[in-house]
Amino acid sequence: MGVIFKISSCKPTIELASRLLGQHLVHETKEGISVGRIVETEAYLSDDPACHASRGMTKRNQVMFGPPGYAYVYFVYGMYYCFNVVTAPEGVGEAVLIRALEPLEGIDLMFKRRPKIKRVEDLCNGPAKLVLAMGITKEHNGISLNQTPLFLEKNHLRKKEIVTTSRIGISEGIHFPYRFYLKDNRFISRK
DNA sequence: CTCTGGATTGAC
DNA sequence: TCAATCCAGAGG
Repeated sequence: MGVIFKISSCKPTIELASRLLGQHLVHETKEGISVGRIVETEAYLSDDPACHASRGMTKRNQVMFGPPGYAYVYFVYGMYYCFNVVTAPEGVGEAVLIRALEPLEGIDLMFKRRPKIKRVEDLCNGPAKLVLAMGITKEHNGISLNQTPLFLEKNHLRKKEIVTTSRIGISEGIHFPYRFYLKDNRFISRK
């Protein structure tokens, strides 16, 4: 097993969003291990209207206000969940949404968790898709990402360029350049 | 309590 | 282009 990628360094959320690119997300379950390389992220800042935490702490977003390095998993559109990494110091509600992964290990298990999917490219190329493929559930909301069973593993990013654009699927703060992805990577979400 | 819309996805 | 599906958050 590799070195854990810890978020405790307290770097700005924007910087962490790009630094998370290339890191591996690992989930160990009784069914087996699943690993995906992070290829697309989005930053959500405390003063940003699109951020769940921008209007203060609520029952749903409270883990965003906790210490960095924890998982914020929320329910959306009546049927999906999205996975975030809490990035700011305690008291500041910020996080990075993981939008896409390149499947690396446990690919058979990912297909098993997503029976209708035919192509590897479609397994984790969207925030709700990777949650399903990795076996992440609402029970993971609030857990530490610095330890098993769900954690980030350090990995060197190759020469691939990081592309910065505006975020997807929001109605406010649409112009902010808070979306990051690996150029030419075939596992990123639409657009 | 009621109402509205959502950090999405996949079918048509 | 749009339905599925249901809860969080805002307002009364």
